[in-house]
Amino acid sequence: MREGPDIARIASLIGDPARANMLSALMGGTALTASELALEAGVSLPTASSHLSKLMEGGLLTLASQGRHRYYGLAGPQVAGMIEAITGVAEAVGPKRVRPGPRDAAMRVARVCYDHLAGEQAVAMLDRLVEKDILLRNENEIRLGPSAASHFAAIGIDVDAKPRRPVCRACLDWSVRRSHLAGTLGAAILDKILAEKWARREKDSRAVVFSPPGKQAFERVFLG
Amino acid sequence: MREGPDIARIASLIGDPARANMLSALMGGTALTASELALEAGVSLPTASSHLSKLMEGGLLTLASQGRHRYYGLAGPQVAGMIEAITGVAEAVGPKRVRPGPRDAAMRVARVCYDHLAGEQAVAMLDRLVEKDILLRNENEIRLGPSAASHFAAIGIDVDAKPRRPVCRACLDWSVRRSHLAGTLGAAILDKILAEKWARREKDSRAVVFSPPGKQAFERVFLG
DNA sequence: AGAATACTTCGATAAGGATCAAACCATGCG
DNA sequence: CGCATGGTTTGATCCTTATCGAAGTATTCT
Repeated sequence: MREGPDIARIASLIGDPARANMLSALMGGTALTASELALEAGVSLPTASSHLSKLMEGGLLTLASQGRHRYYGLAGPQVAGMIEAITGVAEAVGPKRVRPGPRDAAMRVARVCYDHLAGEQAVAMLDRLVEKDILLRNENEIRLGPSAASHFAAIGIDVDAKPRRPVCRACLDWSVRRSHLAGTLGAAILDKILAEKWARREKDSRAVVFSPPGKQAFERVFLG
Repeated sequence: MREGPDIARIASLIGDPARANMLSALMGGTALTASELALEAGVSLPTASSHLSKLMEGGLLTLASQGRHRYYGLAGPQVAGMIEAITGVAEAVGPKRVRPGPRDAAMRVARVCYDHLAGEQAVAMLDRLVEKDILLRNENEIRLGPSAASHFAAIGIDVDAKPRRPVCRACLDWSVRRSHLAGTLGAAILDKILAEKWARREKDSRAVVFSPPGKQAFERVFLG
């Protein structure tokens, strides 16, 4: 019997439907209040509060108190990655989904994954960046290529800015079965996309919808 | 309320300690039988069987029937990756160890890990065998050295006997953070220790307690 | 200050599920 | 065949935990 890290404790935290819904909601990357999460999970406020304190105690969430609001967020990229991994398995083994509706289709094309872009667009982008040697990839390790700094500087992204988190990281996509770009660079690119208004976030969803000219601009800059 | 893939269902499968232990055991990559997994998880055979059928239904395991043996294994790399991800988070957020009690102390020194010896004694033994080139180690792969056959024959262990399971396997020890010897050779050595009455198994525990002369004999043969 | 909002704690209830003993299938061996 | 071994099923018990109403705390608004 191997009694290493207590994975049952972590898994059982996610194993409750209400808590799983909360965590999924937080995968959008923005912190949410207890009431918002109660609504997401479909439970009463006291119940939600109880769940949230358990998730906090389990180290899966961070809390930022602002006045009478308490904003809960995922504890970090590692937690987000774990939830993505579970989502992938659930997707793979789960019963055939109800016919994927239009909302689902949009999610597959592009969505927010914690703080960066995921979906077919994001996978295509990483492929192209590697193809052009702007990024160098070896398995799940991604490094900046020699031309990376100048390339991203040209579009207003400074890749040397934040040393705290890894700049590049591969994140497994559950819709396509391949990786997309996470890390501070991935986050910066998502910021850029939203700041330039190439795309907007769908209300109450992780889906990201590109406008026609926005899509052209995105493809010119990142897929060209 | 979100309705994506049912991550709560998957997570709750892993959220039970018995099932989590089984899955961790299967992370070694080799398929195991129901009885072996019952031992790993520390539950009775009926309980284990019930858990296994749940894991099967959840799509996390594959089953290969060979005669009256039923070998359970992880369903695939995606499942393994998910468990790795959860393990990583558990490791990161829960470094707080339980205070080791007296029963725990005996467990740390020597205990049964399914069919072979684990604990500090076992780790020391593997170290010494590798140091003397009786076993050759490369990461987690362990092979017999040139002198292995004669060395073990001298103490009444035939290393060529059973081809079904690997002869040597590295098994990660949770008390020490290093590997000990599993596989048929590990099992044969444990048999030897118990047959020679160098040690006895503690009642209702996996702890193995050496008698003073037994410990001397063990050290002479395996650590000398 | 008083009222309203955001959230947590308490207490009681109810439901789910983990557990094992005993009985039940299935396969291999002599 | 008879017997041992490996696994599953059944049934009953017990413990955990999710849930919400009601009451309590904290912060902002007027």
